[in-house]
Amino acid sequence: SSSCSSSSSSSCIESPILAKEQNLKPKRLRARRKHLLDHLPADNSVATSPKSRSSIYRGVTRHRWTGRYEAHLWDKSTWNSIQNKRGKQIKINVMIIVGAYDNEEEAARTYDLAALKYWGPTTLLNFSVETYVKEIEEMHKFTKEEYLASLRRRSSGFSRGISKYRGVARHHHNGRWEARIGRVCGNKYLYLGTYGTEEEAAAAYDMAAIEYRGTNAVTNFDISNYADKLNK
DNA sequence: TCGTGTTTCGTTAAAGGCGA
DNA sequence: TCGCCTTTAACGAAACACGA
Repeated sequence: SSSCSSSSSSSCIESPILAKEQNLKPKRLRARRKHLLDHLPADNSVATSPKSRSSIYRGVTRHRWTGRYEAHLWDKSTWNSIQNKRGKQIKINVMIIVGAYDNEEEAARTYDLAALKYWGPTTLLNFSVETYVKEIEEMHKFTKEEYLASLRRRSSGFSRGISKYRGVARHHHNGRWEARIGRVCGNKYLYLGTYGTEEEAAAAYDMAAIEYRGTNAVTNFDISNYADKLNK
């Protein structure tokens, strides 16, 4: 189906009930979907009761569509300023994804280790602090960022971004740089070609992003670099 | 009402497959 | 072998839930 040709796996879930909701406004749709999913039968492995959580462990969330577990940590020292609906400026914590796992307990252990590094042994953990004596010794050798990176590397989900540029990847056959952009031309993934250098591929991505998403598109290089081409 | 933690979903990278 | 397309799953951020 065309909905499944896009990258979003969520659109591939076959549910006649949810399919009916496609005419609703996004916010309403989300609320409705949540309501429906929350009230699926108890024997459904994916569903949770309205008040239950997706995992029994702290800092661990099960991805509804993929079934994998993600470990999340909030960095209280890195604040993000945003504006709320009334124009008042509010601050939110920055959420850090520590890793993605097939195993719930492994995700919980990873959350604990990250929490120990960030907030110390007094913080609330999933397992007792005695469980991590070895790891606590080990983590002193690293900065927060370094330790987090090592946890991510250990996760089964770690693999992203050989290229430092957005929209650029190594071609699996010839090793050339391939440029692509998603969700354009009627929800399809658009192939932009292969290039000898990362920079060329990155520029191709930028041009496509500007063309399809306008001047507010996120680009690899400054948008002014493309002013001449855009004028044409 | 606010702050913190959880959930959901859109976007993107990687990899596989197929045809020229 | 190369170019192109599709699928899968990770990443990132916004929205939401809930307790203080």
